[in-house]
Amino acid sequence: MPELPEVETVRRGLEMTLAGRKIIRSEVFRTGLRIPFPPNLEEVLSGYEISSISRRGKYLVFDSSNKTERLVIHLGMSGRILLVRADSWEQPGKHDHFVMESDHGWLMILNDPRRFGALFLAEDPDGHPSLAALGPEPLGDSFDGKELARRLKRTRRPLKNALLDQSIVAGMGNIYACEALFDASLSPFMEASKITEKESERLVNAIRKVLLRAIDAGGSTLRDYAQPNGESGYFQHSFSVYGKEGERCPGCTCDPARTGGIHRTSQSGRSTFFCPVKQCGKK
DNA sequence: CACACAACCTGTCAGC
DNA sequence: TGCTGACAGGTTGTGT
Repeated sequence: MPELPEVETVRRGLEMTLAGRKIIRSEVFRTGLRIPFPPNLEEVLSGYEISSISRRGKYLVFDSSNKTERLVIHLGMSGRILLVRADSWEQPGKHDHFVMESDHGWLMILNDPRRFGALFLAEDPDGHPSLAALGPEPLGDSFDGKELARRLKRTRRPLKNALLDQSIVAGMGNIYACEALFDASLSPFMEASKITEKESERLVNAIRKVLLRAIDAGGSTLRDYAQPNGESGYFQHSFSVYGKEGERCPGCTCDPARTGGIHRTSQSGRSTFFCPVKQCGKK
C-alpha cells in the first residue's frame, strides 16, 4: 500500500478522528515488527494527548502536548491503520499487532501481514536516524528543480533508482516514481547525474502533480484498503503505466502494435513500467 | 564509497 | 485440487 499519498491519506483520517484526543489504553499482540516494540510503549501511551498527526516522508508522527516522547509509525509494504469504534471490536485479527484506544471510544488498529513496518518512540523524531536521513518533502517549499538536480548530481545510478532513494526525495515509491517519470517524459535508465536543470524542473512538476492527484483520490489501493475508515483509494484507476505492460500509454503517439506499448523491465530488483517512445526517444 | 543484492515476512496468482 | 515459483507498495545490512 503505502507511498507518500497513501500515508498522507492515513494521516488525514487519523487527524480527523484523533487530534486533540487522549489515549487511555494501548496493547501490543507480538514483540515487534521490523524492530522490537519499545518496552515502555504502553506506559508512555497511557494518558498520551495527541495534539496533531504529522508526516515526514512515509513516516507518521503523533505529536503530543503532554509527553516528551513521540509515537512514530512506518507502514512498510503491507501496513494498514484502521479506525473502528471500541465497542465493535473484540479480538485482534490475524495480523493486528498493536491497538490503542482514545478517550472518545475509538480504536486505532495497526495491521501488517508482512511485518515490514515499524513503530517506535522518539523524543526528537526529526533527529532519529531514519528520519534525519530523509531528503526534502516533494510537496514542500524547499523542493524545486535546482534542489532536485543538485541531489541527483551526486549519483551515477539510473534516474528511477535515484528517485526511490529516500535521501534524495522523501516519500517516492515504485508506483509514483514510474508515473512521474512517464509524465515528465524522462527515461528511467538515464544516469541521474546527467539530468539538466530544465529536465529536473519538469520532473519536479511531474512528481508534484502525480502525488497531489493521488492524494486527492485518497491514494491507491492494490490488494488492500488505504484509508483508516476502511474505504479504498481510487488513484489506481488513474495509473498511466504502473501495472500496464503491453497497453497503450495515455496521450502518447506510439503505436502499440509496432512498439509494444508500455514496457516492463526490472531495475535493481524492482519492476519499472515505461514507454520507450515517450520516455526513451525510440522511434 | 557507491552501489547491487539479499534478507526481512506473508499473501496471491499463474502455470502445471 | 494442490503444489511451486514468481512477485508485491519498503528499508536495512552486507558484501563487492
